[in-house]
Amino acid sequence: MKISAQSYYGLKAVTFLAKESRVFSVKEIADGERIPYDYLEKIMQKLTRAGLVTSKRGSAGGYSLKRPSSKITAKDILTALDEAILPILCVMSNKSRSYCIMEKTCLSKNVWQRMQKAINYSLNSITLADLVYVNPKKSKR
Amino acid sequence: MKISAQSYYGLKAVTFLAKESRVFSVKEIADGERIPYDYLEKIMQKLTRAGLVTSKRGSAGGYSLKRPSSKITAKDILTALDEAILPILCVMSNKSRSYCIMEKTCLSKNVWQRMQKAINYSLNSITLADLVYVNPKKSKR
DNA sequence: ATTAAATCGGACTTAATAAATCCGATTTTT
DNA sequence: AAAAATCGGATTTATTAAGTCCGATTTAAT
Repeated sequence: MKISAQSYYGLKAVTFLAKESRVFSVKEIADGERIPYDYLEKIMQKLTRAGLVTSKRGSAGGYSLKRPSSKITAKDILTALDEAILPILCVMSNKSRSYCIMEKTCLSKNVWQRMQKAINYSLNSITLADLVYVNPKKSKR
Repeated sequence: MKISAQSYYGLKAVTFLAKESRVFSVKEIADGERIPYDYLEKIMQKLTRAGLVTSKRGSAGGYSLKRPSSKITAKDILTALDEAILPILCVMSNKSRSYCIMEKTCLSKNVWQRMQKAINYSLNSITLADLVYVNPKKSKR
């Protein structure tokens, strides 16, 4: 199993935005979070299309969160970028890839389903606000 | 995110073994679960080295579970095959890949950690016995 | 008006690695 | 001795993610 760089970068970018509610250019984010500029550009566009951030074009343009950080979950970000959190043939809704013939009798499928549920539950419960307004005992920087 | 074919096949193979406690050849498993023979051979060897199945060489040889199916978890299988359930740089114990410089201040790291926990908890709670002796009424969810 | 600084979209290239295959050696049963 | 297995290492192939590039468009500031 593996988390894509897109999710990894994307979540970083979006928490960066969540720290201050203003417009940030891709350059600012890329520098701040050390993400390859061109790649991040693509990621931000994806997030825009998914309705999670808004873009402002032209000079002095950039990106900002579309909703308050408390209304955006980690799950929102990851599904926007990776489209399937757990792309296992028999669990996926999108059956684009080779379809499992044994689906009906497959015992191990239960594992993927339960795992899927656990992941969804976990990710749905984390908002960007949770990440940014972190427990102050830990650090105040 | 993605589950490797190895985990996918491996779990299938091992649930296959769990259904009957005798020795199965790779050929039997491969045919039964429709897994590429040569590839499955490798997977079984990995599981053997991990101490989850035992192999018997020579004619009439094959593989069987090393422990009772109630003592082997889905987590056991997946970690044996994929070595890291969630290979995210900042969460991985093995820092072989490019190391995250911002580890200390990284906010999004919390997501990966929580997710990791949720996955581990889920997978640890599923034994092969659970999968094989499935509740006939399917009321247990 | 012109220029500079952005996003946008699509095409392309590169790199990584998973997936699959192949082969010869060894072990064990019949 | 032959047949049926596992074993282990090397190799090949395929997939796709990751990253790059370029030209078009939009917008703000000078």
